[in-house]
Amino acid sequence: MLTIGTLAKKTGTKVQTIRYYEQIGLLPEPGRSAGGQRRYSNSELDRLSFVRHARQLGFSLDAIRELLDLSDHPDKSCADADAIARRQLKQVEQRMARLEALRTELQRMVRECSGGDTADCRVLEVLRDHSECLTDHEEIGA
Amino acid sequence: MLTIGTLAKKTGTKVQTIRYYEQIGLLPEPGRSAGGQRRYSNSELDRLSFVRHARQLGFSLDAIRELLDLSDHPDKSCADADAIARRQLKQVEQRMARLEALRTELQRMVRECSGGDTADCRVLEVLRDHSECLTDHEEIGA
DNA sequence: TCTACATCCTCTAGCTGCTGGAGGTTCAAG
DNA sequence: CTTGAACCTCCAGCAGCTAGAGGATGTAGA
Repeated sequence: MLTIGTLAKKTGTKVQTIRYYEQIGLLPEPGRSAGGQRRYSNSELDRLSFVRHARQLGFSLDAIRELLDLSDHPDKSCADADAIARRQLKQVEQRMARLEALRTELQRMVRECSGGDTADCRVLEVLRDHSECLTDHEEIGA
Repeated sequence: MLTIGTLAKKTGTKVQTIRYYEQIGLLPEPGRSAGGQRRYSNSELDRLSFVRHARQLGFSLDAIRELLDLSDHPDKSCADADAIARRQLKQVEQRMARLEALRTELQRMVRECSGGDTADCRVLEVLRDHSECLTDHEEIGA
């Protein structure tokens, strides 16, 4: 039986985060000690490791919920899990493409900075005038 | 003199967002009509365009605050703006590297999925066992 | 057994960067 | 003078945690 602190250390999670996952129903309510402290077994350790690993791969908590559900039902079709992973892969690829455009633009800004004062700073100039940009970087966020 | 709605359209910003920027001090309080509605001039249009463009390039609102301040003081050194842009570039590069690792791992998961049921689903298997991973993808988030 | 002190508990609020809605007012056209 | 779009303020919520207050529990050493 593990305390929440031990579980936290073993999985590289913060204690607060574990309680948060429990609160939103991602982890089951664990047993408690006589005094009311959480006590975890190995199955909960596995489950949290799964969650953390999926988070590291960028899956949303909602996606993880689905994946956990699939994992809990070994008879369900693998195709669902596959679809979730593909969706995630697509998202990652989209983000990469966007970041690539940003990188190009930022590199150009920085490269062209001559080092005078801000009156004719290339960085600020580009920000002031969108038409200075070569690449497409319309959408904000993600 | 522009209404907030017109300003919103011209800059591709939502009305709420403009009010939000004002609230957090990123945009100055504009003049008002007799009835109390916001009225904007071209200088405010320029400022908001600047903000939006910087956001598109992924700068945080705090960074934008600094950039605006630099832009307002043409005698300050360009080096500061340059440093902010370089910082942003570095962040973008770090995120790209991370996403690259994720992409590799996700591609592998998806490629190796044989299409049976979840009992021996490759996707779930990898999530269950971190040691299956080839690449490094430690940190969570952004 | 007592005491110290780390760890645990619940609850609330905050972070970024918006976004949406309720409930009410103003403006411009017809 | 009416209509209806656009405006106003204020509050709540999204993801995914994180931090802190204020108090209870657990364990190791004296």
